[in-house]
Amino acid sequence: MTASVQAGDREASSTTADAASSAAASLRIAVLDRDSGFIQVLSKRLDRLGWEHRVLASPVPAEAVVAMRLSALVVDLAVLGPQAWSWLERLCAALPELGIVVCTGPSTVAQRVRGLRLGADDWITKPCHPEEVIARVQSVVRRRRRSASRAETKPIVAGEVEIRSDRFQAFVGEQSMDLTRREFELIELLAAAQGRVLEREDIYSRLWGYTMVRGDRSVDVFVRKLRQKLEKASPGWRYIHTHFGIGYRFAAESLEEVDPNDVPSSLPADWDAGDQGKLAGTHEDRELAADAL
Amino acid sequence: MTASVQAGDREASSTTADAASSAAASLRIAVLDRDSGFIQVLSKRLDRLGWEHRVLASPVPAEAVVAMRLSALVVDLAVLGPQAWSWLERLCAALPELGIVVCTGPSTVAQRVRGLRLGADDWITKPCHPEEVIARVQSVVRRRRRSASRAETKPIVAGEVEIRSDRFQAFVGEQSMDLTRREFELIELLAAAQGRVLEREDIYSRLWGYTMVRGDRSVDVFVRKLRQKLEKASPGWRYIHTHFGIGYRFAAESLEEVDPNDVPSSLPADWDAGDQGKLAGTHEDRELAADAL
DNA sequence: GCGCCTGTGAACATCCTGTTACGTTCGCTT
DNA sequence: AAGCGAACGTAACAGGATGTTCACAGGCGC
Repeated sequence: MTASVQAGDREASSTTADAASSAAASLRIAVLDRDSGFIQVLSKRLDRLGWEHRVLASPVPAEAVVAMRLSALVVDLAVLGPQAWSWLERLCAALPELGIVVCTGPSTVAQRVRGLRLGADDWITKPCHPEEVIARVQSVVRRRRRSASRAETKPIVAGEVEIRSDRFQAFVGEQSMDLTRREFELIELLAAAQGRVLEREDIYSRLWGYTMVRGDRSVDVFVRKLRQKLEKASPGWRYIHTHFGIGYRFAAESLEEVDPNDVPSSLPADWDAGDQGKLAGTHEDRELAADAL
Repeated sequence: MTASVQAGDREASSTTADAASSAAASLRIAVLDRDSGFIQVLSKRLDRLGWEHRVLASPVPAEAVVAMRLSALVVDLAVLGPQAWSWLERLCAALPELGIVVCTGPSTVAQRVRGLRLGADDWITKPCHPEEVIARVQSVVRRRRRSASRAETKPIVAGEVEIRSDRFQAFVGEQSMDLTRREFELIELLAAAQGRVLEREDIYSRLWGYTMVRGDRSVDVFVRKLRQKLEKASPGWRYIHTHFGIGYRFAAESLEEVDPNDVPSSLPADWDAGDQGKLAGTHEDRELAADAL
């Protein structure tokens, strides 16, 4: 029963990828190879999956591939001969969107590194099981889509801070705040809920996936780390507001106080303060893809 | 009763406040699972509770679920197969109101995080005790209702005060009143019951969750704190009215009628002179219960 | 005028959050 | 395989904020 879920876990593969199954039509892939047996088996499998696919038996100009509007390409570098590298390079440069899975014979580590550096997304060594190819392609496409959607997402801006989901980072100007993964997830979560107060338990379960046990201070600690970095990167602003007994609220608030002059001693000191906040306008965006390794 | 009601009933809608109390009664939930044993036990239990429920054994299009008007859904992701994530995502997007409890076999942290981030409200790992499922569902529904009414409910406005549930705060203009959690809960409760008198015991049991022991003054103390902050934030208005021997009533009431200058002639019709004298004459205005209940 | 009931202010006991320190895990380098 | 350093999570402590309880004073209804 858990099988399915399990599968999804490895690379979180199942996720959005399956959007493919529903939107199967939109998944187009090509196989550039000459190994007839391999091609045949693979084709059959692709058919069953309902993926549009096309087999190329000879080197095609990188430019020609562009026109195919593919989601992914499976390629045996051997087919390309000595020009393989430059071909690959041009292709990757021309189609940063394209998922490329190299599936070729024995290779050295150096070769694989080179291929992946040039922009290939995955490297499978023949002989291999077609099913694995399918899985890798699926995973690659999924990863592509996800990062694509991440890239599309507009950054959230509040005060001097800009949260860019595509970089997993927050910036003040062009200066990265050097947030760690968790820190980023936290600020992203808080900021996405702009203005609303998020309760501790909520935050915890969203970030950690467990229901928080009473007494756990993880959230607090990370809030502190965040505040620390925010303070360093953008002094003069306060972003994370504590709501005692409830949780936290994210809202950029400038500290340019009206009049920080003396307070008459006759007045109780505890009467000002307050956490009314002005928010820099943003639009909300639901975050997904939390999977990790 | 005099003038009191006026300012208040404009926003009279309130309603949602009692949601919590009456709640438990009629719940509609669905269980998407195949584990017959689990389903059977759970169903029986649900029956006993008098919850409307429905069992789904096979994946149902997210869209179909929408039509069921459920309060909550218990789902084993395994049933959904590889499309579990996209399914979940679509469902959550389509029904932000729906409480979703994932109850599935062993999972990794990454999976849980992912599910919760996509919008699931809770995640239970099988095997588990049906009773726990019930409890979680209940808690989820409760939380849902609360936060739902928070997010969407328009802030309650009375006099100069604006009560924003999504911030757990009351404001006068943009100035936060800095209410503590309890203070906020109290003002929210009172305001939501616009115009009606709430008995002490009632207030107490709603805020504290258990019945008040005779002699407990907690409510009084909080009323006082509230009044204090209200007075500070919005002098010239009175909001909380004491009903001797019964409880309190919330209604914005301006104290300005004495001063004919800056009072527009367009005063609410139900202002009568009778109240004036009284207000002007006494420091504290006592109102008679009369209606109560 | 006489018992209750409520308003007040303050003392007290708790709970909650901010901070710091430290042990562990994980990834990467040597 | 061992060493190292960043990132995380847990534990502990201190200072505040908040909730409760008391005692007393002033009204309210009878």
